[in-house]
Amino acid sequence: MTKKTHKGVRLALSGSMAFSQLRPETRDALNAMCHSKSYRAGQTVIHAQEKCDFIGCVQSGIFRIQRTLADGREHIVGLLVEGDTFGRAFDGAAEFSIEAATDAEICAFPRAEFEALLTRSPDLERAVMLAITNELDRAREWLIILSNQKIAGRIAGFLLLMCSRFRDIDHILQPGPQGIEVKIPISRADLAHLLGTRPESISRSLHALNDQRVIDILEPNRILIRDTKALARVADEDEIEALATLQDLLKNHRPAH
Amino acid sequence: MTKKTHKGVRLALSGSMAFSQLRPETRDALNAMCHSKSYRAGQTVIHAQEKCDFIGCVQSGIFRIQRTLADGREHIVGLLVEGDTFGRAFDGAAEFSIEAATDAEICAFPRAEFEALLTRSPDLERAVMLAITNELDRAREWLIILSNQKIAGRIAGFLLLMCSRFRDIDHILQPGPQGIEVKIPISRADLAHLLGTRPESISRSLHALNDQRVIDILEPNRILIRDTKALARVADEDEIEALATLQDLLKNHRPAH
DNA sequence: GGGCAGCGTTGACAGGTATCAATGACCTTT
DNA sequence: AAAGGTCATTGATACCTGTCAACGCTGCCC
Repeated sequence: MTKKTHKGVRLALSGSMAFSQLRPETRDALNAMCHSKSYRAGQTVIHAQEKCDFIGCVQSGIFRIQRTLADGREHIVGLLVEGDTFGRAFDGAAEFSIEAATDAEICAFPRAEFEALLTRSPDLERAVMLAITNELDRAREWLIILSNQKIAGRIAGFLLLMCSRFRDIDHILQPGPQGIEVKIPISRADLAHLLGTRPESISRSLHALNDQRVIDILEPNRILIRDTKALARVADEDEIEALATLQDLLKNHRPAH
Repeated sequence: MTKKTHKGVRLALSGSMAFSQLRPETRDALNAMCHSKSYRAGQTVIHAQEKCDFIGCVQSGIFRIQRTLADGREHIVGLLVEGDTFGRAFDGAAEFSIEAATDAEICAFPRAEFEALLTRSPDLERAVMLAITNELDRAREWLIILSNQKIAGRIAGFLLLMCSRFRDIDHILQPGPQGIEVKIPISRADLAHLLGTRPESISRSLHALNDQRVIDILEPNRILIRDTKALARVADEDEIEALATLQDLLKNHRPAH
């Protein structure tokens, strides 16, 4: 299942926001302790309520953060993409499971070693603290999006959040002449779980936005965002900053001539 | 508005989960740097998008973590009670506002001093890291609760979360012979914002639970939880209820011979 | 005391969504 | 090529919730 490669794998820290500003010594120490692990779509990385002996950093692919409810259904509370970190420093028991949504890779830092390095490296301490704080704010962003009563509004919020968060990940986001193409990395059912609704409603609202020419459904999971302003209006929230990022992207990739 | 008292106020760290395990030296250092601040209900502690020069720890009262949307409405993404900490270490700009929901007190640690202490005190580092990680998990709990399609389910989840989280805070939770009495510290409108709905729906669902003898509305803000299991059933899913109706139907239409 | 504002509650109604059921597209398997 | 499965979609219907409106209650101020 899990393929462990030898130690000392070269760490792709360049794409990792959290660890991009570390001193060379700290980075070397991290590289020295890390294991690389591969997962196939559907495999579980961490089980909820079980102790986990490592801190992870996503290298490639998409992971779902989720909880299995009493009735067996699963609720997704977040996604992890490359550069994101997960795991609880100084505390073993995870509250949520982490599953690979696609084939994916992580690098894992053994808990004890990581915590020791954390304690003696102020730069790593700062980086991890910032990463968790940002993750917290992202979780609260989700709360705002989920609080939207209409499904179309949640979808709009989701698409805008994808754009603002994954703007540097080219296999998810691709600016084009007619708009930004978003590749949704999860199924309709997962998206429904993420947005607190059902696949049927996702489909309906998505096609409603399609008919309004706000978006264009190229394929089920390839969405072209045609009218960002309209989308922001549907989301009805102060995602104005996200809108700004979008227009930035468009400007850079559609030089006037 | 904000009443600053002299430095060196004795810190009520005993009630604070986050700081309860600190070494005496670290605790003294915190005590030495802290200011006490008082707020009246409705006052703003931190404005979203503004730099905040301190890290805070709630001493008494309730605070709302919220964001003001473009259309003027405010959405609450969490509550803070005594012992909870807030503020972004190593990072100035807050993403959400913090407002006093009741008259309340905090103690504030100047950012620079706090960060310096954080860097040289592994025990404080550990405590803060744990606090943020827990806060993150709590935010994700909220996501689970909010993803419930029916309002009654969200209210049930909210009440259960209150019970598990405020177990030791006796002016909010009071166990009695007939059940647990919960004092809801916020208005119906705030509760509606918190659960992503409207005050009218809150009222209706609450009274529906009242009529089902699951809870007892002593006063608008004083709820007696009579049947915890039933409440958990409502929170966990309506699918169980649906399943029950289904089995009822089956029983009626296919009587055991 | 009377008037007033804020809050919680209740009613009526329209609209949105969950649910059940069925279809078609795509992929894998045989 | 045929068969089976998964997934996305669409349709019909019942239910829930948002919305607008009105009412009673409390506390406050004049």
